[in-house]
Amino acid sequence: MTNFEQSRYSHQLGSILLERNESNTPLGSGHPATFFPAGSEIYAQGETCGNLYQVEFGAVRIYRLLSDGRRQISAFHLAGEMFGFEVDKSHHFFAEAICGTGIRVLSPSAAHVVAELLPMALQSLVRAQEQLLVLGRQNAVERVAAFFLEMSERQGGLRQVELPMSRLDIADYLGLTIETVSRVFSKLKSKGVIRLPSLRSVEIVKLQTLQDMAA
Amino acid sequence: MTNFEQSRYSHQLGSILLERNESNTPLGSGHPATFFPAGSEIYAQGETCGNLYQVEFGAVRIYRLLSDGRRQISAFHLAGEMFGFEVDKSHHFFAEAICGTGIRVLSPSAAHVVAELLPMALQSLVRAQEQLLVLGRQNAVERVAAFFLEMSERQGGLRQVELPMSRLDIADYLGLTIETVSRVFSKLKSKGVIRLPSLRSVEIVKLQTLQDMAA
DNA sequence: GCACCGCGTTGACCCGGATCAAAGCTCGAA
DNA sequence: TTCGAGCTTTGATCCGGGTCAACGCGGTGC
Repeated sequence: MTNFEQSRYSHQLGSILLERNESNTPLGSGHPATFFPAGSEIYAQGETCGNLYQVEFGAVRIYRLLSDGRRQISAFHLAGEMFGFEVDKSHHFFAEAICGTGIRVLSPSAAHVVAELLPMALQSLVRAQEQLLVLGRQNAVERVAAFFLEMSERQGGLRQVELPMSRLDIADYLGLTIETVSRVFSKLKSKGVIRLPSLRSVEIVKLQTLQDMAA
Repeated sequence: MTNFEQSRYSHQLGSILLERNESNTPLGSGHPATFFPAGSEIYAQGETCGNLYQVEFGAVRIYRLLSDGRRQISAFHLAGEMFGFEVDKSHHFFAEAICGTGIRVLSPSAAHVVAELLPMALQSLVRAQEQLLVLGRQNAVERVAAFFLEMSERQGGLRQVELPMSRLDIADYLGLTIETVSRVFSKLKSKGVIRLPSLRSVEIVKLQTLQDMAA
């Protein structure tokens, strides 16, 4: 790991020590759930895989790193969502808890899991391909607007949207810098399109305007 | 469709008239194959889906459009590769033949297809997620270098790489403009990293340098 | 052979977002 | 309650790649 990366993501490195903190709470489907503190690693790139994971509560980021520390978050996973599928025997990505997060580990051989696997994988594929359009062809305002709409939709379409992740996470998801993300937040706020009741929540005030901006 | 788009992709629009030109050549697995002329549409966004497609020969581009005509190609598919899986009943993307292309249409219910479906979908997912890193975090030179290496790998790892697609297709795949793609090609050529024996082929001369450039 | 036309290349200039720098918040710990 | 560290915001400047424009080249039809 480079110095750059260490300074940028130092809080995450520290928390690796806490990984796989088994609190062993039995939850739905009779599967054991595991608690991961904020910033802890769920799995690492290159690690042998084989399990699937379902978010019980909290949020997860999936990402890759370049050798110089540049990071791209390919997906966030919120409560109820599954992640961890891979083509071969090892993980191609890192997965970390964004905040205190409960994860249910599923055996991919269980019958009900196999049946769900293909639709889940296809859902992830479509979402990744749509994100390609955002990263390849949209400007900063369009990316942020699309992000708010995506998060709103995934939280039941409410106007009040919770953002479990930091500005740095959002920047690394949208292919921007924190400064640009922050500036766009301020701009949308000053235009009255959104309100920012707190650092980690957004209220969509002018939905139509936001949708027009995301185009 | 906007004026901008019409001028930019006019050759494709013209060829829509030729779509689904059934030449009905029976090929491997006993499935009928269909010939699609260069630029013709295989399916359109919003169309009802249900079939899967396998490239017999030629090449296919999968893409989305923004309302103002900006285009993002999410994938190229070469001979042997499958495409067309979707989550719901309609296509989220456009698929077009890049050059004269033979497509085998597969019924997704066939037993041997079902077995292959999940691995294929996962392969596409990983490729899309890796492309997110390219679009989100790499500069123009890194994108083009990564593209050459990807095409080389998918053509058996040879140093001589055929590019069935135009510079515009490459630009829309890499999230760049044709001018930038062209400039990077010229730069790599003048540095002796590649040779350009013809417009549509590249020879990788300094493989290690190219790999270093792709970061 | 020649003219045309679409694709590709090259040059000049511009601008959106990155980078660098400096405050301002916020929240937990003492 | 204060302090401090890390996150966030804001400002100033820079630069990579986009935009605009002109030219080159290669294939096609006459």
